[in-house]
Amino acid sequence: MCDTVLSDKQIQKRAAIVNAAIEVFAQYGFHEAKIAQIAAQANVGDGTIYLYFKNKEDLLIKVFEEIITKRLDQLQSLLDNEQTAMDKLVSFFNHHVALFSDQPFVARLMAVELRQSPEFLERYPTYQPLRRYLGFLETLINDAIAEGSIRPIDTKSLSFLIFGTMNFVITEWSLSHQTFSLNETKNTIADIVLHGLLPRS
Amino acid sequence: MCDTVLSDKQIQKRAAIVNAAIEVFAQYGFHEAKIAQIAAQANVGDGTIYLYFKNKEDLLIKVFEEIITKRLDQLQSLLDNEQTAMDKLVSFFNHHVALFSDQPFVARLMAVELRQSPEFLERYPTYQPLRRYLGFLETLINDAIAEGSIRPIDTKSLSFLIFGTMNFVITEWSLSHQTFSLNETKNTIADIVLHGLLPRS
DNA sequence: TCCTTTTATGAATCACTATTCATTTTCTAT
DNA sequence: ATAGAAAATGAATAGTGATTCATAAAAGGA
Repeated sequence: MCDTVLSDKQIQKRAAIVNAAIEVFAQYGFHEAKIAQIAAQANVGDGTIYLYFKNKEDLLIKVFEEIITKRLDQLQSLLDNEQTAMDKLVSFFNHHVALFSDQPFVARLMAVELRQSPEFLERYPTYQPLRRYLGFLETLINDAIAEGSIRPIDTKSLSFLIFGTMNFVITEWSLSHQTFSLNETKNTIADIVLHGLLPRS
Repeated sequence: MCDTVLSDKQIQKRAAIVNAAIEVFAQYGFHEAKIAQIAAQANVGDGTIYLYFKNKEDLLIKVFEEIITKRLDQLQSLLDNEQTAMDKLVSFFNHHVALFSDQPFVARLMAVELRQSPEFLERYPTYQPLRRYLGFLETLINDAIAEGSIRPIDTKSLSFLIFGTMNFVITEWSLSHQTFSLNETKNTIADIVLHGLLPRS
């Protein structure tokens, strides 16, 4: 059943499981999260989960995929409001941070929980949600270069710079219980990346 | 015994366990690494490990602490060769990357395995090896600002930028089986951080 | 050398929970 | 309404490997 078309009732049940999984994974982490607890939270039997997902790891991966896919679609449409490629790039950056500060558990999912999954680690280099995200960012960067808003620079390196920095900032922020201002940090970083570190003459 | 002064023979035995643990954790990851295998690799009985470490998690954490502490000391003395604060900062950056590319398992340990440990995650905000590392970087940044080599900027943000970017780059590099040039990426990133992204007039 | 204390051993335990599957409930079509 | 199919259930299973601890070896002192 796991792969066939689902009825409305089944779609709802699946969604209930996904939502329960998000909550429980977020609160307890992958290894401490018990299938029985997710099932209880979703109001389904333990076994039901296995009708919709191959196993616990599959559930974790699917949950993350759905979150990211949904977010990417949102981002894409948000960026349609922006005129220039540079505006889109800046907006992406801002929304990227906002996504995580609005939903810290997504940050934790990505920074911590996903890495508990051997399957995820194995597929890391081709893991679609991550690649789509990075690819999207690279496209924006290329456009901004073409437009002349930023100087020509290796696209991959810059995407690593942006994504990596924010990943770390978000991890620090999330694991240190939000003890500093994500927004101020974000702005300082944007300023450095745009203008550079060297004193201005 | 775990906390008392150790005889020479005990120091050797402990070191054998640490070395075995590094190898096995690096090869299999925390959860797949079996205590029995570490013990075999170290030529000690399974139970012996528990005379030197509280449990498997403690072993992981201690292993990482020892690697980082040793590395920080090395870094510190390497930087003594540099004259200006700015040179020290650049040198730190280069050595930081070199550490991970020389010993990819350390990268994996930090990016992946450590996060499997609830104790690590709990102590994250005050986890000494990490704080010392970041603190050291912040000191270098402050000195470079004082010296006038870089413009005044929030120190923490910049340390996040440097450390976070390289963390991500290293993770990508390590999990994607070293398919791009760490060195070129590093240089591009250094150039962006120093000069900024905007076109030069 | 012999006795005491310290250290090491590794087989057996034991707690754990993801997963299965025989049974029950719900749905669908006639 | 009813048979047969599909979906859901949750109690029982089963594999796990970290940790313990009774026993053995080694070290140290007299």
